[in-house]
Amino acid sequence: MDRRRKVPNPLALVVLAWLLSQPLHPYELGRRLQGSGQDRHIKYTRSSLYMVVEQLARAGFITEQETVRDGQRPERTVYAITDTGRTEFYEWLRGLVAEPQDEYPQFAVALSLLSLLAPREAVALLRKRQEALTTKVEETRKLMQEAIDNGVRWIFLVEEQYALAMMDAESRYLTELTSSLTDPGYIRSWQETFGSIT
Amino acid sequence: MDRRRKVPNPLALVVLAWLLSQPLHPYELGRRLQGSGQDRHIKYTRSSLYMVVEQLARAGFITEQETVRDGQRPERTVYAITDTGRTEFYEWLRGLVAEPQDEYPQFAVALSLLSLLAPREAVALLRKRQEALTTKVEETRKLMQEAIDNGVRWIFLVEEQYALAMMDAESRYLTELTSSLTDPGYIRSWQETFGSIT
DNA sequence: TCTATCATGTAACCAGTTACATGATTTT
DNA sequence: AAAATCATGTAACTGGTTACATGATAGA
Repeated sequence: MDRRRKVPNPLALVVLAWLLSQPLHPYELGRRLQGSGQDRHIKYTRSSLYMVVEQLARAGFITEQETVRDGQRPERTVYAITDTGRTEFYEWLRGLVAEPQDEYPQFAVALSLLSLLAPREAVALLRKRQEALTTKVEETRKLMQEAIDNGVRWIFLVEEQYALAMMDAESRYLTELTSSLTDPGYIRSWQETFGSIT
Repeated sequence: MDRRRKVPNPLALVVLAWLLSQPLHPYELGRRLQGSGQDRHIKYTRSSLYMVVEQLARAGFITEQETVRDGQRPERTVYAITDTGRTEFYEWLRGLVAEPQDEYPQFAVALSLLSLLAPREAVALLRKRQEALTTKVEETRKLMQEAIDNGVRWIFLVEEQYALAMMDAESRYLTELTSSLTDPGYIRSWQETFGSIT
């Protein structure tokens, strides 16, 4: 059913998206990724960009269209999306929207080891996290407001809305969790179980 | 400030955690990871386990303690955590709890490209996702209930609680989003902007 | 004109995954 | 006793990151 993608790196998806409307060379792609703020939701470096472009070309999703040279600058190769590339893009996007992926947030691992920290310390650390989250939420809100003031339509901000919803939920969960951790019953049982170690 | 970890793979963190209480060989580590369900929140394969163990040894966080042979089975090398390994573990864990990491859920990327899908289709796909999420939520609930029935204490289920909270929040966000996408104003403006393309 | 920074890319290295190997035990 | 599966690991390949290179433009 779900054929594994030939080029699974999400960076490849956004490269295809940009090439949908016009051929571009890698460097320009990089500039647009940054300019559009998409690099906030993707792991992007120039090197990985060149790599991904190469992989896409090998897979036949894009083709080298021409090589231009501008003065004495290095040659830039311009790539265009192919028909199979277009198909791949839409299939992939639909899949990502419709099917939750298995992802592995590091915080879940940390939580699974939370019993190894003394309750007092755990609570202090979780509060610190909550503060950091609050800061990030404010930054995101500001970013969105500025975008809106500049006439950006909401559809181009859904990913930020989503991030906000997630951070908000995490924050509420943290409140609940710290409250459970300060329960005297838990503190006592922690001391009985782990108090001797360390 | 935040020294980059010598062995950044989260699998290394849980390996250190298990070795905290006793020396083990890689295969046994793998069994325990699976047995404890920790493999649900981490990317784990046998090969990556061997790799990580090797990296930890190179970094001095664990040491080869002895090599035992049991009949004609391959030799198993038993590893023990070192003092610097212990320090690394606690520092790392504290950091993960206190500082939100930058992570890159694929769904955020998909959302940032949502405008490329026709509103009707986008809504249909999002509804499908929501159903899938509901199923996962139910599975997790069941898992937790079974664990509790078997006497597992809540502290060993916090990571599942967290996952639940996140899935729940995502689901609520999806409701909001689909409702925005069915707004006639949006549908019209989409047709004006993208209706011509494909 | 010297220095800094931009523009553009390559190369070398390390991490992670997939595929393969092989004796031991269990099932039919 | 043949087939399946468990126990245990190695090897080969591919992806991704860090470090390096070098001419062009802009600022002091």
